[in-house]
Amino acid sequence: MDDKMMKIGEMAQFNRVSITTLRLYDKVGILKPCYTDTKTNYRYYSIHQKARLDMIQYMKELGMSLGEIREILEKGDIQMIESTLISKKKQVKEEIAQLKLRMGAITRAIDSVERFRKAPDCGMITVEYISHRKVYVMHTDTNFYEHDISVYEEILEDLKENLINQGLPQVYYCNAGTIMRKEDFLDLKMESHEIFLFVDDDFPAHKSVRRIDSAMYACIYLDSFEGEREYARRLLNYCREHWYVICGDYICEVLTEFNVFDSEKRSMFLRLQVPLKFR
Amino acid sequence: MDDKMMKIGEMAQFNRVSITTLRLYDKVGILKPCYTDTKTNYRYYSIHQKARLDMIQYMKELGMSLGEIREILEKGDIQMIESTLISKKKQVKEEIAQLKLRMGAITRAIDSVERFRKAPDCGMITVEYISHRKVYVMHTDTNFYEHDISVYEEILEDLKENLINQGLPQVYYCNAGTIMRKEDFLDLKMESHEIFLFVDDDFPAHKSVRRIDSAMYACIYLDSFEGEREYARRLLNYCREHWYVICGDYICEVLTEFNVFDSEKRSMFLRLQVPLKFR
DNA sequence: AAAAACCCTGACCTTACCTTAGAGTTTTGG
DNA sequence: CCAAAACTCTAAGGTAAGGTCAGGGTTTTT
Repeated sequence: MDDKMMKIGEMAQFNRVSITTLRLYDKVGILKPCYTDTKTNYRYYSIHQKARLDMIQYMKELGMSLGEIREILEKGDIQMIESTLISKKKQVKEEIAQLKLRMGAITRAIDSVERFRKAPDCGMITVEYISHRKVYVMHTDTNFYEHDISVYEEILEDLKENLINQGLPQVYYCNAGTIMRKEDFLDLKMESHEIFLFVDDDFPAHKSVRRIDSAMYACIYLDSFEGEREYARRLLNYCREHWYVICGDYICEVLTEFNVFDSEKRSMFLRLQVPLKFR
Repeated sequence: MDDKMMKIGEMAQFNRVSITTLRLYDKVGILKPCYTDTKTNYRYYSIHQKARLDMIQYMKELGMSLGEIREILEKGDIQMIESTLISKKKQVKEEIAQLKLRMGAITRAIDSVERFRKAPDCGMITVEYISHRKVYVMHTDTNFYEHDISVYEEILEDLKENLINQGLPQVYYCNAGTIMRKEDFLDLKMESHEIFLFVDDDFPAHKSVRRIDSAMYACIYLDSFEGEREYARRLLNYCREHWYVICGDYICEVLTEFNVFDSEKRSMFLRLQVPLKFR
């Protein structure tokens, strides 16, 4: 026999793994050196063992844990290898889908930060085109304007839980808002029972998912919920002064929320908006 | 002030995280409870802190580590958030690409296992169509047939290192083979200086990358390098008996290699092949 | 006032290794 | 042949983001 034995260092170099790794594989029993000196405990590997190490590395590439690898190697059952591979494939597919979702979320986060950086001054009024959006809406018995922010938080939390419980995709995009009916806005009654989360355009259809159509909106920007009533008043006045026709519900949209600071309050950036009709 | 304090359990439930997690966040300093009883060490959270926790969870969704999150929260710098996000995006993109590679590898592994299960008997001769393949070839001065398998292993290892050093994509698909020139095969000279690895169809162009054209091949199957010479002889005889015209180089292809068993040798499955021309 | 529910700290567990320390072994050079 | 260099061993402790458990204190409920 050509028993060309290698010491652990050679074996490691030969296979481009670390010595530590080989020792670990020995310990967990997936690659025992073909001979171990009982006196010195030195490990000696045969060149033939490279094959097994290759297989281990290959299986690791496939995303298996050492435990899974051990099981397969012990059983030496081809059936099992195949079924393991098939379930791995499914798993990887899911991971890819997850990462793609994350990717989208990051992209939106970047947009969001950019928007924050370029945010107009508080109180600024604009008339702008906003393209269509999809929202997941929840109705509540409480009127948000009768309570403080903590109630809003709680309900928003309910909403998210709601989504999760229904097995709907997690919404990473945490932008949200509330809706007030047009009639109430016209009277400045400040009454809202609807809260929503923006969802992706490809979000599955659902009774709570609604499309907000694109339109020209009259908007006013502000940076805290506190002054909402006052700003809503200004927005309404502005529309009246310009003889704009309000053609839909009022939306209070949370554009960005950054809680990077140690302050106790959220640093928010809001856009109050009503759709307009120009005949 | 509405200092509606929550104990850790409430806070955890409210935000759907575990108590342990909140304690961890306290320890690493990304979310300190707004009040801690100095006697009992009980942690009390304010509802306003939910905002910060939201942000933390959001950043985690984006794939940031707690360390990264802490940095951002400490600096509170929007610029930095943005650049972090941008680099995250790149990272996620790479991860997705990696996973896709892995996915392909798994698919091929499944095919490979299936092929192994359905492998014909050793010695079986077929004439079959094999569609085009892409290979990364390396030339060596040594003739594989003058040495034993360990030399082949070593050179294969060199080849892989070669690939990595050149910054080419890692080849997970570990199927490989050797090439013998047609003339040598016709004389059964058993001389091969070229070893190759199969690569993906979309592998970047490179001077060492060669396309093996599709063709009808005369093939013989076997399960060890040992008998290669003998099997090659049989293949040649077969072609002669049938008056087949050999129109290209001889390939010894390693179809599958399973080292699931504790034996010292590789359990291989090979296909020797020569392309034929039917006018 | 007792029981139930809750909270604390500290320690150890997970994966797939890496690092370091201190001691022993083999190889190399002179 | 002997010293130095290079190598190897074990054992312990670290990583990230928590989970789990034990033993003991605190709050809330009954």
